Amino acid sequence: MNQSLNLEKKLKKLGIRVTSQRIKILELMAEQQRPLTAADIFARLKTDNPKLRLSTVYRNLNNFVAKNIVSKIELKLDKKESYFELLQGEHHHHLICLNCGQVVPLSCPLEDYESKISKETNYKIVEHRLKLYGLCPKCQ
Amino acid sequence: MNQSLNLEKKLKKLGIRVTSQRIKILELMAEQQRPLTAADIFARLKTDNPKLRLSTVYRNLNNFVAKNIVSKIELKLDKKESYFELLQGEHHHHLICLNCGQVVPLSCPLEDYESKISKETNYKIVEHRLKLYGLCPKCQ
DNA sequence: AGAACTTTTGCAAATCATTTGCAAAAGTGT
DNA sequence: ACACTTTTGCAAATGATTTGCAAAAGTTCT
Ligand SMILES: [Mn+2]
Ligand SMILES: [Mn+2]
Ligand SMILES: [Zn+2]
Ligand SMILES: [Zn+2]
Repeated sequence: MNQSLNLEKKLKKLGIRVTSQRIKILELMAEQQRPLTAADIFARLKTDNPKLRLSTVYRNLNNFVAKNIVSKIELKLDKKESYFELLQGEHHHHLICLNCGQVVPLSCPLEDYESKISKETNYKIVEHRLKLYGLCPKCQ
Repeated sequence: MNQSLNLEKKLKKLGIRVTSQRIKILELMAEQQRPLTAADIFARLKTDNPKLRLSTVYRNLNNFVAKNIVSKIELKLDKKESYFELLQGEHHHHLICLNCGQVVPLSCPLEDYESKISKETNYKIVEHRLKLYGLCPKCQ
């Protein structure tokens, strides 16, 4: 309830309406501290709210991404399902186990590299994406 | 013709049959030194061979990826079309202009970072993906 | 070169993730 | 509670990629 109030404020600040669907999606993402797919979120929430639709989940996630409170990433090498995670804490990257899917957050090593590349290419660098893939201790 | 002979050998070495579709796809990828989508390749080749199908292009590209002579990458931030490029030269990454799509190859800065992360996490690192996004000199 | 055998292709339809149109329902300010 | 605007449910569409199957092409052996 404390949590919900927080989220309610967050949504109000963004200037979008406080709906139960939005609160539930954000609550779930906050409690599961890992990237989730729209289908993950939908599966989890539809048991409490059978009327919920996957399109509603997508619409809200896209909205959150546009409002910069959620980031959208392509996490898996083969599957092309998008993952979403709450933007909180520092900018970071991910290490993903190719076998079990476990995800470890990684600090960003690219500050200097970016400015070097910017000088070399005369591009204005706007953002970057980095993922490492491997086998976790249990899976190797 | 010299080129085709080379490619023919390449396919024979892989133990897959030499078909005109395969030769044409590889020729196109070699001449266009940039990542291409299946649709790019299809559009370009179907004028000479109207019977060619997109599914044939996909099947062959997937085959090449499995045989490790082509790499498949998700290049654009928003679009989820895959890009393919011939594996030749050094392992590298890409800098992509958000406006015009121009792609610049980047040398890999991650050797040391990978081993550091491997020690810290006890993961066995298998591979990584890095992309930078920005605006090229002309677009900024 | 021709026959026998195996792989690849053309073609159509399916699949998967995601988006969209529209009317009904819910949220917001007064 | 009212009027107004946004969001949702629902169904259907979309875009990229894959698949089943019969015909065509490539390969091997003679
Ligand atoms: Mn994360
Ligand atoms: Mn490249
Ligand atoms: Zn694992
Ligand atoms: Zn550009």
